[in-house]
Amino acid sequence: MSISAQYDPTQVEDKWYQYWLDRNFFHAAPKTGKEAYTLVIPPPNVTGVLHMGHMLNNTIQDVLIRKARMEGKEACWVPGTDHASIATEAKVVKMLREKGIKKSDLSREDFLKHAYEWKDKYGGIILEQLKKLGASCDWERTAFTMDKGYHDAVIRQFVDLFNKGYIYRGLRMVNWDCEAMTTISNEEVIYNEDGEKAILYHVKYQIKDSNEFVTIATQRPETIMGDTGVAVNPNDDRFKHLIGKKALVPFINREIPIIGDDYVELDFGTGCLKVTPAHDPNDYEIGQRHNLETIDTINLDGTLNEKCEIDKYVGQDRFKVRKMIVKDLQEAGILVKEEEFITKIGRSERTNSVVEPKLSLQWFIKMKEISRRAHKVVMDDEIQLFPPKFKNTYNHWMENVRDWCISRQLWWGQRIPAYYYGEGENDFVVAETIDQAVGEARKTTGNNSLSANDLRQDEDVLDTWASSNLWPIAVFDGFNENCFDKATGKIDKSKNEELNFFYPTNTLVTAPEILFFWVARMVIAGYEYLDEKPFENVYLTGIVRDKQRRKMSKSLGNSPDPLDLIKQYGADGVRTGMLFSSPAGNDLLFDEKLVEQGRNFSNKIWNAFRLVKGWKTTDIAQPEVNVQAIAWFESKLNKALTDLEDHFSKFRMSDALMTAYKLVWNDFCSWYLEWIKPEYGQPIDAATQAKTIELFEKVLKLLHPFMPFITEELWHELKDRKDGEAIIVAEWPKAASYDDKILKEADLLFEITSGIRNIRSSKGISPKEAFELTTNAKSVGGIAESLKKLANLSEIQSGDKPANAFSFVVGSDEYFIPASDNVDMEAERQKIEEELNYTRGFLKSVEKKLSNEKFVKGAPAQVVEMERKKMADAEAKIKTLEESLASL
RNA sequence: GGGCGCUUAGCUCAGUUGGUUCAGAGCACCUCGUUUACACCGAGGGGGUCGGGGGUUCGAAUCCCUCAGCGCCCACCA
Repeated sequence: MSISAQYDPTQVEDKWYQYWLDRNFFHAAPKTGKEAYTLVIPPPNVTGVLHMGHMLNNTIQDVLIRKARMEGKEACWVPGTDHASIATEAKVVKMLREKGIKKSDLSREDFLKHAYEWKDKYGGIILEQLKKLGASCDWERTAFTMDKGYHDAVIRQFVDLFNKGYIYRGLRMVNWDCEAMTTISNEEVIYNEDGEKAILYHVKYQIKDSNEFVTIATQRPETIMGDTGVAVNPNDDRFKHLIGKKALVPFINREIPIIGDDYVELDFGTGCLKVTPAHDPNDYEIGQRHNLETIDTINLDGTLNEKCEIDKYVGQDRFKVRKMIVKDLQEAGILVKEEEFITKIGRSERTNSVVEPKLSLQWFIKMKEISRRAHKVVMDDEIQLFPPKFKNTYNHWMENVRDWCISRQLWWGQRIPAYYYGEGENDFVVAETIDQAVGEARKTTGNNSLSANDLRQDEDVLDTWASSNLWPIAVFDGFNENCFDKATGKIDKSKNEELNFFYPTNTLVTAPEILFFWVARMVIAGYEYLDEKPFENVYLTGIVRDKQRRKMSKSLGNSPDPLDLIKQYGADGVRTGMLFSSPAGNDLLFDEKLVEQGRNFSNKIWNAFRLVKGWKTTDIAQPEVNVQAIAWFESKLNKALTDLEDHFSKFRMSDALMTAYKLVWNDFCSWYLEWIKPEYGQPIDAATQAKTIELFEKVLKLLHPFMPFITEELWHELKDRKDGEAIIVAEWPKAASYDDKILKEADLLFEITSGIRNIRSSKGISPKEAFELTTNAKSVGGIAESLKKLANLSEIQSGDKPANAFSFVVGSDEYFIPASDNVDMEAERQKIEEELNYTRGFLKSVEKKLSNEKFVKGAPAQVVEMERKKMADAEAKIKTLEESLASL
């Protein structure tokens, strides 16, 4: 027959993916009497393209879901994408800028139109790419965090949390871009890595009612008029006597308190810090701690306002004022020193202007109370993290949980459902719709003539995580009106068939860096709304890095294109390549060689198939050797399955794959197939052939979750199948008990075989040349025929050493192989003496242990017994070797 | 600065409660081999005083102390 000697994945992968889709194998629906197994994909950003991190993450999920499906569970893997407000808006803004369109020139509606266009164009790409990888997602369930239903769920959550008193408005520092006149996210603030030169100005502030001065150091003298305090370290002997006194702000002579705060470093600057809560995040926190006033002296465009109290500065840009005030300070004789130093200055990615920290009103969620149960369940292992070391990290974060700022000054996202009816800070109502808001507003104000036109919705949108925290619930429409009770703020699962069946999900596979942003918040939401965890386990993958441990990144150009890899090595090859070296939580050092290894593995399986398929059968009786081989491989397979299940239960995916890999390559191909293989051109007995195909099927099944394509292909090649009788839905092989005796016996067989091959190799005897084996062993009987076949022996005789022979020892038995030429006696003697020496040394150490009374008394009986056996074995071996030496 | 973790063969990593098979696996490497499924292969082989030092113990890769190096998360110096 002419099957290609090399497996070509490109020929089969698309075919089988379509086959699975056509038969709807990926779709899951609630079924009575069936156990659900649910995964929700960590939704990739709509803007994203598939990178190596996705490949790893989704391969793991696909392995889990395929295994569950084969185990007969109703396996549901929900795919989808995240609107990713910050990242997406930034990309859309950039795209528009390249077209010459400024965001500030667009209305909110027009901007969103552009954003949706972008989403429609690029949003689906990544999911399409996952199909190439073989991801068996239930595509009918594809979700998006800004779908209508999802959007409503997010708004409902906001209203609910607000009504429950968890949401409040508070002040927070944001990054303000004075040129673009907008807030920008932390991600959009660029710091020059090496820092920039700046000047630290040392300025004297007079102490009230004295001639003393305190000298502060500042980088931003233009903010002096916003000072509301001077801070020193309470442990600083130089200044601690000043605490409690008042200082006077230069020029305007406002009295400000001198306070003690640990934040102040003793050895930086002058050890005295001016505190300007309105213009520095740290100062703001100090201000909070000490109830300092906040005076905002800078306008949105970066110019100073009248609060600075000095007319000539008002209306001037902050950097111009800096120059002016430095001169003024100098002239007043209170500028003591100008000191250069290196610092990091944040600049806007959009305009390159220096970012101005600005206080603004933001929305927050109180976290302490609401996160309590989410903290506890992980500590109690009700939700298990893999690897478990992340429990510590989780604990630390939850213990120090801070309130969560959920508003973002963006347009792309779920708009905050707060509606203002007046100018006051608290003149707002929160409601799901504008109509409801009107009702609420009328109630609150008592003004029944209020209409929608009188209400102004909050301009901000919600943080992305404030929507994705509902992912495991919202993808099953858990917030629809039938099952979500607004009065109690709880979801009644029994009123939502899908949620009831699929929730809680089983395993969440995600990256450790979003353990808090996302994972913890889903746990919180799960308990808040369902009193139930969102998932049983969390599998935290590592970061995919290159060989040099650098993160894969576009700018470094060190990330291979996943689709190219799939083209080159096949999806199965890429999947196995990624899993070969990625224990949970460990970074994956990606090397194309791994994928090559995966490809080679595919090819190995392919060729095993070619061999088996190529045999003609005959009705001769089944040789005993084959019976033995089959019994051995069945035991081996069951042992491997047992190991595999153990690895799966601990989420050791690499180890599970390696177990399968070694079973196939070493046990099935190298031993089993060689063991039963008929002479060239000869047929095989029908019983062995049938059994081998059966064993091959089992092997394919346990490989299927890792390598879905080649296994499906061979499954159909191996036998004629009815339509829909596919391996993807075949029954997962159950681990049965195995016979240790059979395995041990085979180990002896293999060891002797290796001994013979070793001598062949070192003495240059061709594997094709059959010869007689002589041995002084008593028990070769049972495996004699198998040994003859595997080691290519013409005969096995028992007896003493023949005249001219090479020898080797297994256990305490010696085996002899006839030498055609005269044996180099000296070399043989040396070899035996070396082994003898080693064994004697080994015996000595064992004897020493056994003669130690403390050991014999202290160690468990089993251990002592073991040592005794070691001693006996070593003694027997020494005897054999000594005799052998004597006979030379 | 605060917290967590890591250091075992050239590389990537296993090594459960100290004691069978405790010094392992895969890859890489070396030798031989175009043998009849596969050179994307086969057979064989070499390679580590378990980061350094100290301690506990009959016994330590495993427990404790200490030193050194590395990584991650959080907060970042006016």
